[in-house]
Amino acid sequence: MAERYDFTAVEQKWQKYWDEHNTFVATEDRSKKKFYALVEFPYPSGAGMHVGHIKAYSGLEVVSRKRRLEGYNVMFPIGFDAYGLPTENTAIKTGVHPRQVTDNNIVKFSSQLKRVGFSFDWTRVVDTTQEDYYKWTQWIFLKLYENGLVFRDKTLVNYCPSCKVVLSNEDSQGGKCDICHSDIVQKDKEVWYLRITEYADKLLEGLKDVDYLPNIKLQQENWIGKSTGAFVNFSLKENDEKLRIYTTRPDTLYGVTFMVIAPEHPIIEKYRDSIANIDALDAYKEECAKKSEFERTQLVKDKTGVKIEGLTAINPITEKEIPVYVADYVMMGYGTGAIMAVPAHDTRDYDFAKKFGIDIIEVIKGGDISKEAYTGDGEMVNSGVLNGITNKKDAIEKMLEFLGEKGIGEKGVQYKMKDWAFNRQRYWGEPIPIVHCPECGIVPVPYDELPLTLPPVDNFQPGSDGESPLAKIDSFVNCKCPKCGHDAKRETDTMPQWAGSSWYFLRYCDPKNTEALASKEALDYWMPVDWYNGGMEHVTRHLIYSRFWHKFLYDIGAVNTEEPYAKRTAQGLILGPDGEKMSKSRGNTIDPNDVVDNYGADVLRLYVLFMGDYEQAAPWNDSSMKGCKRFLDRVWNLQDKVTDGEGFSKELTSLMHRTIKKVTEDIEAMKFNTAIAAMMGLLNEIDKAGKITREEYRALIMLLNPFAPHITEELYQVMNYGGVLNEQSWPTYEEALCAESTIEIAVQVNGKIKAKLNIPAAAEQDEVLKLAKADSEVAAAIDGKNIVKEIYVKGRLVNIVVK
RNA sequence: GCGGAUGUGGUGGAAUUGGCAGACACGUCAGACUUAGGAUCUGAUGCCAACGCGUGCAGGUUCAAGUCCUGUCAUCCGCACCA
Repeated sequence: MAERYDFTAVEQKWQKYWDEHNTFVATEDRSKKKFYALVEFPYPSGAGMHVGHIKAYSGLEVVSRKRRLEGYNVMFPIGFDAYGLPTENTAIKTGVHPRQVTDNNIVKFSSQLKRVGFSFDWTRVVDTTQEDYYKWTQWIFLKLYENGLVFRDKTLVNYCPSCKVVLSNEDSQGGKCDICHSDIVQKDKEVWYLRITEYADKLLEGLKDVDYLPNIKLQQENWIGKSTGAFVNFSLKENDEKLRIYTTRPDTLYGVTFMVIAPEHPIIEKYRDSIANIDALDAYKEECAKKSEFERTQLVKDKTGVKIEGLTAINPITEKEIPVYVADYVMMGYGTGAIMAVPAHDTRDYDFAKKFGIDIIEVIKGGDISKEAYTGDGEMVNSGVLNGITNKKDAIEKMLEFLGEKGIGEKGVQYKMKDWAFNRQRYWGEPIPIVHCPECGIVPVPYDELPLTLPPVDNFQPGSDGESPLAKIDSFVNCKCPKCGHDAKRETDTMPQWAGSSWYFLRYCDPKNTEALASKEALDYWMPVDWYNGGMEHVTRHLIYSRFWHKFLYDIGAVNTEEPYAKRTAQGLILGPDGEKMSKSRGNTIDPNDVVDNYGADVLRLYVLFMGDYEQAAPWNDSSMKGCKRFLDRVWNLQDKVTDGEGFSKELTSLMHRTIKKVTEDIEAMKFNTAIAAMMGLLNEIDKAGKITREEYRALIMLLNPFAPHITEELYQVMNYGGVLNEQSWPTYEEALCAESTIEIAVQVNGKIKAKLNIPAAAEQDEVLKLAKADSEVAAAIDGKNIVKEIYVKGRLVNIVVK
């Protein structure tokens, strides 16, 4: 009898072996075919690893191990995205420096990752908070600056009064701070922006050439939110001002009966002296500013607004005078902050017009505008030159032409995506390498002074007005202007957490390079990433930011591929045993360490892949995991059934070849659950047969290896196959042997199953039908009836239709 | 409101893309071995006493529908007054 499997000892033994033998270190042998597998590097939080991390990494872990056995030079790196607020908050709370907190957490994470036996290349670890790393983050920033993609603007920003930081739109969705969930307020602030909108079209176009899951592409497209329409200039009656608007429906221009501008629209300030009800407008503006973005978007139904007394617009087509309103359903941040309102064909304008008693003019036939706005297509009416056109596209085109001739408008494109607010008033981030000089203005830090290091501080409490803690460090702030030598001050804001993760995949290619972010040779060989897997929550922000940086680096010749990731997939969440999202507050979290202690790393790895479709969310279930434990134990105990004599029957051999085929294909399709199920099914049949040859056993062990590497390496050694498993080759199957010689088919009469039939797989229709009709049940069912139709689906079923 | 996804036994989930619904696993029941069983092994297990009925619900197409079409309900996740 085989000894009982001691998973703790065996797992430690092989982890040590892999470590000592550099088993998973990617080689620099560039004659070999490469495979670059990337998983999202973790934020090293104090809570340690989560089972979600295990699932996220296990997918490409299996693919990577398989690829190595297939002869690829695999790079499967790991690192730490270590800048960020939680660490800083821990530091504030405990008084331990963020550097120390980060280092402790990284040590903790590393040992946890190693315990699971992931085949990461530990020689390439990157840590975004190390000087030799963020030097290049700053370098990219300076390059962006040099190329006009960094600008400074004073605008209303999302400000979190609790965290005391300015947040991007992405970090403050729903009007709540992404970190502490407090309500966001709008605040005037001078901030740094990256001109990501400049790359909007390239980011959209690039999606055509990459292999991302369709819903990931869709989310990115929606995020970028390209729309085509027209800019139209409306004249004002009282002065020479042009009120410029953006519309996607220039075809409805004849139906414009009023205009609406955002409360923050500059025209109000400009003409405040000629506005009779300026007090009312000021009051309204203040009221709007107090509303959080959340409130502002919740009260969708109830439109508010104030008519401007003293500014009247002129519809450039009809030349009729129309009123101008201020209302907060128009946003300053999209388009021009002003709209032409077509109440007959836009539900928002309709609601507003009804409430304020404004004219509603139908210009598209098909609805009943006395009841509601009609947003469908139809024949143009009341529309001068457009009358009679029934096609929206034609109407738009005609109107654009008309606007062009009259010089009052032109075709335009807008994006929902906004420029990237690129600074935080926090300590634990990359310093922005900029100097403010009273003489020269904004001056970039020279490249040879990089990295601009984060000064050591004891107090990282943010300033009361949202200033960075760095502002309090005189030795950091005070400097000489690199350009004129005059006394100057450093920028004290730091970069957002997205910065470090926007290029880490490049650094993995050449992590120790001191001359460049990575050598050209390394990038030529490794890039692009062949397969990137991560969470669905990162497919817009992180994925778009990093694609933006990469495309920029491509444009300045720093990298050699237009797109960073050839393929992107996403895993589903692991839910708590109660089916709810895992969270500390719900108390339904599972600690991977406990699982490794009690069941072993192989069981943990196997279970997170077996629990359901990889891309789908699935609840954790302890007892279900035991099935995986049993399976591995049974594979171990199969040793006792190894025979020197005859092995598998013909049928079982066929099943094994089919299993090899299935596992091989399922891994590529991320159908890990069915791959494991197939191996379980094979084991069940082997157990029934009660015997297995050494070679057959070897194939099973190889097949299982990517999923459960420790037990399979051990078995390989125990069985004396020679060498170590990870230096062997992935098992192959013979297509001819996959075919079964006899198969069972169903016999239906009028679609109802009457019998099952075992027939030779090669049997032809006539033969099968003859056999089918010979069955007593079938014969009874068709007796005395007319056979209308006979269908034979090869290898599946027979259906006899009778009347 | 818009967009996306999902809905299958007591549970997690499978189903050559229109061809035997429920693979695999959990759980449950029975048996074996045991001082013992929360270990292991063997067998049974969609529902119904049965004719039969069964993939959220109602229709439709088809010899044949979990899969296609039309409508509808529910849940989850994004986005949200985007002009």
